[in-house]
Amino acid sequence: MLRRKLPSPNALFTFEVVARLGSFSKAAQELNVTQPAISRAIAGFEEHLGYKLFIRHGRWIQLTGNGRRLYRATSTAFKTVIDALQEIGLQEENRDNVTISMSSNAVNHWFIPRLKAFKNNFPSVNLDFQMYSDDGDDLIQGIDLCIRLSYPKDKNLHRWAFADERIMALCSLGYIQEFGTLENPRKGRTHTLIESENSSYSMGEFFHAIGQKPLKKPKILKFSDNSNIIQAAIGGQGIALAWVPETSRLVIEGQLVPIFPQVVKTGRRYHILASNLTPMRPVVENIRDWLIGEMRSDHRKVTSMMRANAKLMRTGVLK
Amino acid sequence: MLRRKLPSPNALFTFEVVARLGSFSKAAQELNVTQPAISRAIAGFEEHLGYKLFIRHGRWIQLTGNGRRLYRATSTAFKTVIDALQEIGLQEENRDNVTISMSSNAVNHWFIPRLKAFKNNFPSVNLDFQMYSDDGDDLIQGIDLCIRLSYPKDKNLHRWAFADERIMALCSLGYIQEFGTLENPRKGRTHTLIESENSSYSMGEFFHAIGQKPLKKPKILKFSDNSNIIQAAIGGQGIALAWVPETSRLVIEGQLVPIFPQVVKTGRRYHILASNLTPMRPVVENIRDWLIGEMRSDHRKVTSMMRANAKLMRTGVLK
DNA sequence: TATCAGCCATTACTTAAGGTAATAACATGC
DNA sequence: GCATGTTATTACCTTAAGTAATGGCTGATA
Repeated sequence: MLRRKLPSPNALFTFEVVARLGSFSKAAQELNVTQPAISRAIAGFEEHLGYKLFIRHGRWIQLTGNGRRLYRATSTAFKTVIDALQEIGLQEENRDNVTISMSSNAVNHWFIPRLKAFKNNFPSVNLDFQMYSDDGDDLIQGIDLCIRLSYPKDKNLHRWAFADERIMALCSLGYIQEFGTLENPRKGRTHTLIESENSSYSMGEFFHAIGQKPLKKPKILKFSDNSNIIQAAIGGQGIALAWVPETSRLVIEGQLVPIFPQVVKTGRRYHILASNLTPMRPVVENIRDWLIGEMRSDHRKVTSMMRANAKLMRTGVLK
Repeated sequence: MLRRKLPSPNALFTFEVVARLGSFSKAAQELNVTQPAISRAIAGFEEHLGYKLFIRHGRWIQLTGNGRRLYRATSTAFKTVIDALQEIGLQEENRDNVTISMSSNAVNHWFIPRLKAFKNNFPSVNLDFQMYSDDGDDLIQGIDLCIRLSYPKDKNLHRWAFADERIMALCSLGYIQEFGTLENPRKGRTHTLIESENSSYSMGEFFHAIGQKPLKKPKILKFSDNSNIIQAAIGGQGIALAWVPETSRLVIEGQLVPIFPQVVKTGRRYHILASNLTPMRPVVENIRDWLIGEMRSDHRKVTSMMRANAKLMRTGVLK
């Protein structure tokens, strides 16, 4: 550890400037201190080392052989760090935007609640959300990270596992109070299923997966825009299927409750994708890691919450 | 200047330890401070830089991409300095003695008066004086620096000009008061010339050089050991020829005075010699430089003193 | 699920490392 | 000999950097 070999944190900086300028007084000017401060710092350094770094001759100083050797090493070392700082600084300056492509719902319901934490960790990042295109496997040029379902390994892509596709059936608490659960519906009340015109997973599949018979003659409420589905469910209009991470905050906050305790894994997996045709910037790597960490954390919370809800339902609190 | 790019002199040291250990708390232990000190130092560093070096995740930290880059540069830089310090330290440990060969008179009358200043500049050097051998041009093995007259470039030697051979005629003030000057001798008093049996420059040559007729029938006092010559002159026994640097301190102190204002350059030059068969240690280089500087300084002082004495003699003070 | 352990972040307070002002000492140039 | 400019030293001052106490967050465990 270098610090232990120096008498003070300032020693090397002071020494380098003195050695480079050949004058205590000039070094003092450059370091914005007075000349006695330099004199004492160098004297302390030499005492600590046990050998002289400079020969003094009246008003002149000259590096000793040891001083020259140390100066060469220090000069090289400092240049290494300065170059790195400059390189990083340039890269930071050129890093105005990070573009992330994910579904609008995921942005609204998963990402936006985390923006504060995101900005805390990445204060200088400007996020640019782009709607992802389901059509092709090629990333749209200029997108740093794309989060979507992914299957076989696509060409020219990095892939990092992000989340299993887990789906649950949700409705509002008010809905349950008004219509009862699926197992104990209120008499004379018919359940409403909120469906999506373009969803890749149907209510039927869900019921089958959880081992339940489908509802007989439910009312159907259908939307083409997925964002309406969650809003409708929040509004007590019916029961909707939802991607767990998209709605985890709503569940945690109690705006939506699972009508079944089961979470269905479709077997598909969301991945974070990035093109491997261009070097990945460090900041993008960091965001990726942060996203994965947040998802892991979120999963645990939701799992806890689901367990708690199941227990409550078993004890009759939500009957 | 690296220091200007950092928020504090400690920033890089703190960062390096944290990055290496992956923990603020462990870094605090290694640096002998408390964990909040590290926390604040790193936060200040990141604020100064404008980007994060670490991602925090509850109790865990991880270097960002920028942090990894800076850490690689810093680690390399610190290793450069540590290696240099170790190399220098090892060399210092192996540097018990510096051996200098010069005449006994020069040691007594030139070097020893400067030992305090020497030790000030070279606190860890142990000096070992060796009588030089006039016989051969080969340096005796194990001598770092040899100071003597030197002519054609000898083989296997470095040579640095040290001093012109300048000779002057000296006696004590008491002698002059008792015997008068050479131009105005006291009546009935015969001047005594102190000569060396093995000197390479005679009184006759001296008188000739300064354009004076030799003394008629002077008394002669002869010694085989040059150290006796100067002592005899100091003791008021006569007039001696002396190598200027050997006696400069005595002249400056007033123990000897020049009986002629002239200083004769013999055309020969003293050099500092060192073998070029082995690498020269930095400390030896530094001593050489110091010796040359001291000789230059001494020359000026003696020149001033000689001018002063000449003026005094012209005004009759030393008649 | 609650609790525990361990680490990072923040606040309030303390102090000594490192600064300055004044001045002495030294070397060079004129 | 004096002026100039630099380093070295002493006495004194102040704030940067430390600590103590405690809150917040995450992962592990019972």
